[in-house]
Amino acid sequence: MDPVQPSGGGRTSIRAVRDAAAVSFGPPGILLDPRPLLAGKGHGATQPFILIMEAAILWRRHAAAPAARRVLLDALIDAWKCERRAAPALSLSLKTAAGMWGCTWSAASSGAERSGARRRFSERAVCWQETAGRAGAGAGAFAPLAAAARTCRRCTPLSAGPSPPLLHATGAPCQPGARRCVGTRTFAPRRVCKQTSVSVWKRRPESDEVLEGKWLLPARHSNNNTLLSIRGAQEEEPPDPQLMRLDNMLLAEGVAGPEKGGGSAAAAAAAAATGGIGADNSAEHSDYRAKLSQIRQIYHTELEKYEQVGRKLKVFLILAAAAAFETARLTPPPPFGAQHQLHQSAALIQGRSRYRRRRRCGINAAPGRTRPAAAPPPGGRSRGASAVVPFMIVSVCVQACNEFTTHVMNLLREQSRTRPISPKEIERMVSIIHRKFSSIQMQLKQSTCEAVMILRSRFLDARRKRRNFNKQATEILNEYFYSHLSNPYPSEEAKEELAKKCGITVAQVSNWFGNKRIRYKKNIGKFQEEANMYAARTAVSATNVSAHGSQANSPSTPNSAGSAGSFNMSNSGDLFMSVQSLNGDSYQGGQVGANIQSQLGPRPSSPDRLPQEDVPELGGNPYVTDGELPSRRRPGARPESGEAHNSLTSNVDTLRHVISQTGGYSDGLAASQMYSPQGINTNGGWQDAPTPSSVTSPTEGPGSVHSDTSN
DNA sequence: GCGCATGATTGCCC
DNA sequence: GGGCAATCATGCGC
Repeated sequence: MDPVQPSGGGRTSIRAVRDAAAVSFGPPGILLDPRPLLAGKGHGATQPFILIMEAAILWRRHAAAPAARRVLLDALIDAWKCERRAAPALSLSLKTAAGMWGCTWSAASSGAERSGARRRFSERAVCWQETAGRAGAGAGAFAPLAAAARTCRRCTPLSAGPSPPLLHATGAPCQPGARRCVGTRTFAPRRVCKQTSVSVWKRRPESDEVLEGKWLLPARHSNNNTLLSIRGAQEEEPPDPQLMRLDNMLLAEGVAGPEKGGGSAAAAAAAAATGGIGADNSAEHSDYRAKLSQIRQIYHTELEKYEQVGRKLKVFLILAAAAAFETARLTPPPPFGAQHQLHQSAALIQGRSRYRRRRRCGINAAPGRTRPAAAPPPGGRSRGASAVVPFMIVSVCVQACNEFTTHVMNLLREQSRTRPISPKEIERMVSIIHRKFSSIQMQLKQSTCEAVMILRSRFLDARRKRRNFNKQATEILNEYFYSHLSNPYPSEEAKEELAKKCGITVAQVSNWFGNKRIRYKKNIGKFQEEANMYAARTAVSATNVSAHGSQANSPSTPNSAGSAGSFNMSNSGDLFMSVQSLNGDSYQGGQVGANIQSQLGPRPSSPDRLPQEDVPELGGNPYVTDGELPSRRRPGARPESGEAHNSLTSNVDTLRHVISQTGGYSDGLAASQMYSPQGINTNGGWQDAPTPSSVTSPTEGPGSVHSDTSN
């Protein structure tokens, strides 16, 4: 998970800031990243994170449905637009999501989206940079996310308390109190589910099927209410969307619900989503599974504690209610003091505010009673530094709740001996305790989700898990690179083909070529040997093609079948090198080195950007041109039809003649820049050099197409 | 453990 | 919208 990382020397390193704030917490083996929580002070701070988790699950689920993913992306972008005004860091979350999805944001989107996203992310990066600069390392740098959490959550306010006005994508406020925004599209998950008929929401436990023992939330997730009819706030409140999301996520991740092989399914899904992580990473999978299993175990352990406490309290309350009913028939109304003790208990639960009000009103307080240490802090994790230790704080809260419940039960039991306790009182107490428990339960679920998502993001973090391409893939890429040395800018089609052959993504191909060009240009000497090797290989391949073409007279066999990873050299743009390599007379290492060197240079489109010392020496190379330098050929651009070639060796002519005679490559190899003098200009750029018309291929007509783009 | 290799990321450029 | 240059961060051989 690595959302924003400004690069470049001297710049503020957001990564460093965040890493400085990132600490490992929780049980051994589980890394609980506090960064999402550092975004804010309360539950709301994790809202974007949770929403993104939802999206991540859907994204993975729709791995085989590009259209669904597209819809998801659209909606995410809409969500971003909807919230960006008040949530400058939400884009960070989106990019984080992309990381969770096993792809980069760039790879996830494309075209205008990608461009726009990049631009927006850049803006956000600046925002973050400034924020970090002001706040320094630590939680302050994450303040923008807190704002995001409090704003339009897809027009479904999730944060407790009054929500600020929701904003449409246009920036106009939503309807007051609206739970859905009519001004923007519905948030992705629901849309995707609807449009793809794959509904994650349907998996929500309508009953207690999965979330067994969730008596804590009878009005929300279960019809199995306690014997005492728990009315009041819970029944009046609509289902908590956040809790629903958490449940869905836990189910989808295999944490809640039946055991799914210790998370192996999730791991497999994650691997499938990444595409690049395959069977050779079984060790990582096992590691992932182990940690996921650990999270699952902790989750269920904590949940079991809830259940135990709940069962105890439930049984007790049943008995208390029965006793109260019986006592009410037989005894007179209780003295006020006895009632007050219960009120005090309620005050303990509710932070004593009501109790204090009663004291101010002259109501007797129980003397000498101190606040039980077991009383959980209102607001749970929102208190202090404990917010960064999700599982730990939840565990503590569970224990506290347990003790507190015992305390309340003892108190009720004691009171029931001296006075009748009305069912209403019990009901009220139960309601209070339920609320307390449900908030802690939500914490548990939230923490579990966070732990799982962090685990997943780390597991899927391509950068962390960088693997060198296999040898075959590297050879294929190198083969292409050196065979198109004069213009090593593969077209989109070529990239796709290369990606397919290498088993990598197009983006990786682009990265590879980008890196290769730069590094090659920077250190030509180092690559000479490699260049020579591939040139020789290419030449052999071309010879084979030629021979094969002569025999079969088939132009459709440009691929050298015998060479693993061989590329379609019929379109090779720099075959002249190969030919030279075959020719012991004209091809010498130094000369080729000079050739190579001559073909490299700075970006022609901006020659002034390259320092002079980077300009390679050009002497001694017959292919070097020092003429006017056109701009670097843009990807996919075709060379001028009249592009000529430079001087040739007689061997080249011979070979070319042979190939030409086969008739197989009239618009392929022969028409390609077999003798391409495309070279390095004096500024070091890859470019086409003017070639005397005398050496232009006789078969090369005005419509000839550069081979580089036709692969 | 060190240094180099290398894939990925980022800001900027045109 | 793609590429360059700088940089990061991991892999890997020694």
